[in-house]
Amino acid sequence: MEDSNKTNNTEQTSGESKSLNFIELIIEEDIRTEKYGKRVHTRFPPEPNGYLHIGHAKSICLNFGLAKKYGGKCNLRFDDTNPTKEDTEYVDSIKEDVKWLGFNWDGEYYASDYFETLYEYAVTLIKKGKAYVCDLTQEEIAATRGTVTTAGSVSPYAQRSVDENIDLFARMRAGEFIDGSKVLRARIDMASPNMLMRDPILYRILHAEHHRTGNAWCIYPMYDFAHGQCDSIEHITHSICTLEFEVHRPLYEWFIQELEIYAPQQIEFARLNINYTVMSKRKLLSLVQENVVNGWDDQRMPTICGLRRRGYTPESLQNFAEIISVAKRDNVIDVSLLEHCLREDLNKKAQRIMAVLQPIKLILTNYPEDKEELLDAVNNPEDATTGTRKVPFSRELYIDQDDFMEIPQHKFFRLSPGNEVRLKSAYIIRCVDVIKNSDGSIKELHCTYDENTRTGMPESNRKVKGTIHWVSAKHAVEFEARLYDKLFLPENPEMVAEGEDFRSNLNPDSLKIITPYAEPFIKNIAVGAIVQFERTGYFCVDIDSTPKQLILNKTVGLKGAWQKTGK
RNA sequence: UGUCCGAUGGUGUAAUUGGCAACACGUUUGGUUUUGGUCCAAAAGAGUCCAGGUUCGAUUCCUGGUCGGACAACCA
Repeated sequence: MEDSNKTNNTEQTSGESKSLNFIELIIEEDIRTEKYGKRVHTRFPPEPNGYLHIGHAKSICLNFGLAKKYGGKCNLRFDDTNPTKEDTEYVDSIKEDVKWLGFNWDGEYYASDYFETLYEYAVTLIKKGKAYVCDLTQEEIAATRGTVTTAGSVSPYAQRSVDENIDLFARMRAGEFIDGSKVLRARIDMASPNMLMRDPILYRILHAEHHRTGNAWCIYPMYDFAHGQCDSIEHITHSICTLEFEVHRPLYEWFIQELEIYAPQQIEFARLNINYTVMSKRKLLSLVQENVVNGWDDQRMPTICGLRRRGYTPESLQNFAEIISVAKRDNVIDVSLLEHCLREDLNKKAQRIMAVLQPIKLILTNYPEDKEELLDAVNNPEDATTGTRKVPFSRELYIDQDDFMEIPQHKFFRLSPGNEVRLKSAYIIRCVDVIKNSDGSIKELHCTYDENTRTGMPESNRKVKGTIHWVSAKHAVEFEARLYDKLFLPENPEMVAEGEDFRSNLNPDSLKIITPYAEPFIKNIAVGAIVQFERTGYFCVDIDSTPKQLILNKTVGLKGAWQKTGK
């Protein structure tokens, strides 16, 4: 519009310039023109009828992030207009998740706080002749709404007088009518090409107890009649929502205009999709209800509580939201990007320890029977301030099956008969014998160690192709590891054959439970803490852990380029 | 069939007034490394949905298509 004084759509931050997303562009323009003074006030408006997922995390980061960036405010508002589906359990979980993600809201509000005001708005509309009480049944209303290509027909009740409507609406509130017998509708245009404008329902009768207002009301506003006005009441400047509400915008604007109240600006963005998972509340709920997963916080769920339990950090999620940015086109984000953000954060923070997932016994035949050593191991090579720890070493060890090949394939750098390998933070060893069980499987490996190659000794600098992790058998701590994989096999779980649904795409191997061995240090780790098992991946201590049984979730594997093929 | 919205490497997001299509993930290659991790370096990969038009010049502006998504709950 304006052709002068255009804002540059990049920002200068410490020498680097970063592109602004389309919402920031709008906001900066609004600040420049002082459309709302220089105010920026957003809000995150969930319905407390379920648990938040990573799609909500995108919205939370967006709304709170914008407020922070522009020195504005962000409210948390619960859109609790349907008492039959909502509960304080969800209110509490939502608040916990938002806080955990790292955000503090300015105002905590509920649509139900505004029920009286909303009622008055409805009365205002009635008085202007813009709303009427309709006695049509649900089926009749649906039948007379028309279709996307044909107009609907006007309700026979549309011409009731203002006085009659006022009286009827008051009696609806007073509880004189049973559920479903009457509704309040806006009088707009039954022929509108926008279905939402065909005399939409404003209020319905619901003799249901509300989790906050109790039995004070037996009529409740529809979402469409509440949402925009709530934003207006809170003087929200930018009402950011997902694309499917684009069609609702004309209706919200109609209410605002007829009511002559403060007008926020609605901006729609494309919701988040990630491959190999589903993101709809309804589908996630069905996974919970059908016990496909173990609750909303199952470690495989894309819910915020599920990700938290899996070992995701708030920082990694915030960074993810930042990187995927926001736009209006439909998108499917590669799950590898999410995992990258996680690893990037965990790599800096995670304590390293050694654990052997699939053990093979390894005996150092030239190491004294009763000898034990405490070796120094680096806690985190990315953070020198974390220092070192002691790891016990002895004659009998465990190493991982993957680190041994009797007949090494090309480019296999680990242990094989006759070859040397380095035991991390310990000695260089050579495999001299493979002892087998009667069925041909490997019973144990016999190796010799070079006593002059302990880490720190001059001889330890000798070049060896591979370094592997290990655990002293005598000191090994057994624990339970829950190995998680993607919940669905195909990239798009919605892609199914005729007659099937997304459940047919479930990955039967999304959870494997094993009992590996770890170095004793694992006993020092608190519930929720995340560690890196050297060369394997990140794991976090699950809340199911007991003093007797340590349980760790596999958060995400290390990147690992080399894969053993076959077998 | 109606209305609205969208379309840029495999994925996501950029490209200032119309001026060499950039960044990240992923992939591949090389280097460093007592994690086949991290880190460092490099490469491949799009000519911007299509067809016209305006222009010296179009991802950007115009016209017409195509494809994808949303909308017909007394859900949000």
